[in-house]
Amino acid sequence: MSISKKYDPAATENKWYSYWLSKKFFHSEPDEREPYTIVIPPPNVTGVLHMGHMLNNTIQDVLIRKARMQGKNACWVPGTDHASIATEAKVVAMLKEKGINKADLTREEFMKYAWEWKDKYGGIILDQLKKLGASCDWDRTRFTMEEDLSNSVIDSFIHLYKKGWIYRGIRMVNWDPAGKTAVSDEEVIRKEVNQKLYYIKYTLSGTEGFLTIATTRPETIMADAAICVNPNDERYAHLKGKSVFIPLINREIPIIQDDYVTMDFGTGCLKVTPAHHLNDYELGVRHKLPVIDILNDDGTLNELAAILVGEDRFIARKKIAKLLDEAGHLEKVEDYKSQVGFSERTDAAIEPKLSMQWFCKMEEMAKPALDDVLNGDVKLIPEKFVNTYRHWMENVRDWNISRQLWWGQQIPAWYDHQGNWVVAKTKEEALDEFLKLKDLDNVFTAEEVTGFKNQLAPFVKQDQDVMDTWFSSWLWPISVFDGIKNPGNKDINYYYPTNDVVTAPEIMFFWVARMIMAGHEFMGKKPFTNVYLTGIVRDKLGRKMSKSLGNSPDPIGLIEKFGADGVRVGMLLCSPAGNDLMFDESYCEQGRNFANKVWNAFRLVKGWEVDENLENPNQQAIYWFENRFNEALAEIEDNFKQYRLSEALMTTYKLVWDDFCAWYLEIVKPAYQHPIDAESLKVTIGFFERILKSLHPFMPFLTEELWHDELFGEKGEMDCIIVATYPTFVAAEPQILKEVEVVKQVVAEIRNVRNTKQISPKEALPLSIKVNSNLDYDKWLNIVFKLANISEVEFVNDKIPGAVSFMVGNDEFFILLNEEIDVDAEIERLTTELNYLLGFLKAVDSKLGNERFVQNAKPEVVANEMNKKADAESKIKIIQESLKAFKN
RNA sequence: GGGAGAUUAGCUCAGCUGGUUCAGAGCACCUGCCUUACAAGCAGGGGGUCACUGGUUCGAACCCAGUAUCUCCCACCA
Repeated sequence: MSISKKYDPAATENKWYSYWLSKKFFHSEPDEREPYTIVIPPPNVTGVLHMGHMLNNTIQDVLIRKARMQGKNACWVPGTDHASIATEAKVVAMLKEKGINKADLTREEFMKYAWEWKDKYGGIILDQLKKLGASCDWDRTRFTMEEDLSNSVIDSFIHLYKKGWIYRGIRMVNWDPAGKTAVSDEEVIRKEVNQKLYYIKYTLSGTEGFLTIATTRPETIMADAAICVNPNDERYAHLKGKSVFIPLINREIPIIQDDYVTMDFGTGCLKVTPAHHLNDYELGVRHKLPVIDILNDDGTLNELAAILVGEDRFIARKKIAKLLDEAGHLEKVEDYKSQVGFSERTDAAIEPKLSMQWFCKMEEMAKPALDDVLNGDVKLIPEKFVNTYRHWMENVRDWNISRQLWWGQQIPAWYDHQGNWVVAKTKEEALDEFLKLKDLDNVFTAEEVTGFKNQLAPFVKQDQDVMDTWFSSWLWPISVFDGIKNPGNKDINYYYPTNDVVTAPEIMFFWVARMIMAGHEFMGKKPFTNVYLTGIVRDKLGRKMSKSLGNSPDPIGLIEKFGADGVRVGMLLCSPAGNDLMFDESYCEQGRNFANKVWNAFRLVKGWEVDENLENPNQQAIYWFENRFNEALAEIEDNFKQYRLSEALMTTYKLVWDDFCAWYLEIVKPAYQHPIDAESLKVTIGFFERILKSLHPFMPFLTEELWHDELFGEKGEMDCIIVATYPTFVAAEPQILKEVEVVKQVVAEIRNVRNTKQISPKEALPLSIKVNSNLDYDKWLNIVFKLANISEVEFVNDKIPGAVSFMVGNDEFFILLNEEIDVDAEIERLTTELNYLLGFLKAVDSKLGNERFVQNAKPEVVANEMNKKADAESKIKIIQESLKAFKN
């Protein structure tokens, strides 16, 4: 039978994924084991898998698989987020293509289309995750807008409203004129934009004079309510109490004073436009100015603008500038760079706009959420994010939770025709609330009350707005276990608080901080213990991956090219926690090569024939590798504890490639067409099995495939590596590890001699050893014979003249070649070495001669220096002798 | 404007309490090998003034101060 020289991922991945599914290995139910829970950051239903998801979910899957193998009841809950504005935008666009206008649809009709869209596309990303090997409990897949979760959202709204933490008010919000909705501060992306600063002359009333103001937004002059100057500005002191006329429309507005105005910016005069600028609004409130809103919801000018009605704000800007210029009111225009906010979802320039919105008070809820992180109950990894977190939590502002959209949970507030409103879950309950307002119960009979209700019913309408998407995602770790709807149920009691959440730092405030708040508010405890914040996936040049740059590789394409295991390894290799990672395909290539390496190690062992009569010549090597494995496992465990997955993988990688393949297998490997002894084979298979297990969290498919080979014994139906026991370890013996380091070095030196002298590896060489240390080389000779192709070994007491020599530690090694050696070159090499050692000794001596060093340094440090001194001295002696020998 | 972090080999990064596990890893590179597990490989090798300048210390990649460059977060000087 011949096995392919290359590992073929395509042939194994689907097979094992289906098998795992069919055996329900991903599924978790509460039991007596310790739970290990992760809730997935629910991807948007609009999304397709991108590199960020690949990273994120690889990490989660590694953590989950390891926990599962370590005997924990691992539960990874998947799901998706309805992503109200993003999805609604997609659906609107889709309808538009069909020639359907959202405005022509009823809410119900639109929702029907939206659900259809969700059903069609909403699951794509989860299916893609399966290709990566994600071992989510798919039976537990949730969706933030499914009935139970929506009910939880409504309930939490009512809960907070009753507590007085949700209120309604007219506020300046970030208005997205494209989405025609308010968006939260966090959804506004600020970008620096090249703008123009227009200097506009306003005519002073009663004189011929002008007052010049600088603005980037001339289209809003029709909404001006005042001109403001700094009270300390002497240039304008005489204008107190005067007024000016707005150009083009000739409306008279007062000149006011407020030290908000910066004297040295522009002309020191500020046009105050309360309806279209947050600071101006506040200024307006202080000075009791009227609010004149000249914009429609879609960003066009309305009747209050008086001119250019119906024109888009940006076109109006240019036209107004032109009109001003023609009227002689435009003094000059300067180039100007400033920050402009854009909607994260629609990329439209955000318009500050006054509107009636719902808000959630944050101050009280922020307190326990901040404490959790500060006292370490919730750990942010890496820690550097704690500062950022604290800063935000200490300055948290109320959360605008209403959105003027349809796709989402509708706000449970109800209005009657007389301007009354109540908060209630259903219309029925709302009617009751309305009647309570009227205080009728004591006077009227039940029937009469019902009569009133029926009369009122047609007039009662629910609030048209929906809630911010994050107002449902913040409940995610609770709501996926129905903890709001059904508090104290078996699942929530068992799985909550969850263990880890793995997400990008950009949504730390949107999501992580708010989940912690919700955890305390609705469950009375934190939602998770560790927050692993991954970096942003960038390209090789450090640019953020984006569709428009076209620099993002197609994840599924990568998987097809390098295999899921290769890609997983590739993602982890370049991703230290919290640092952005410069992704490059070559990392996946490295991952694929690694998979192939393991595959071929398997092919080697698989091909060995056993001879029961042979003795085991490999006891030393076996003992060494056992200890090396223990050492590596301890390191890996420590790396995992610190969430250094990248390093855990690299430790495993080196264990497998260097220690196992390059050294251990080469030592144990029988000569060509020779059999191996039974014991070595058995032990090697045992090592291999443990290696597969420690590799499994990183490379699930390859390891499962190999695990089922008969080499590793008969396996029952449920006997899979995914549920096998993760390798345990004991403390490693340092002595054996040190000895083997010496042996390895000897082998490397001999190989180096071959390389420099251009001697074929096939030509066996004689080795002489002058042992000056107390190392017992006898134990290791067969390894040296084998790996360095040595014909004979002789222990000598004197140097061998004319031989090539090298030193390992204090021991001297000689290889007598057929050719003459270059004496001058040898002398030069030895002299260089000697000079280095002399210099080194001098440094050590001067340290030890320094009284203050001897007094202040720790005793072990001093002792160490003494050792260095002795070591250097003996080496120097040996080299001097060698030199003497050459010169004779 | 405020805050946080970074700067170590060509690239991506480790480097914990200042001192022989202190200058490291992986990749890339160079040289030689198609040695029957693997050329997606094997063997060997060369790369660094630890951003710069001072300071503290017996001793600094590490602590302190300043400088430079970069990244991120927060903040609507129109």
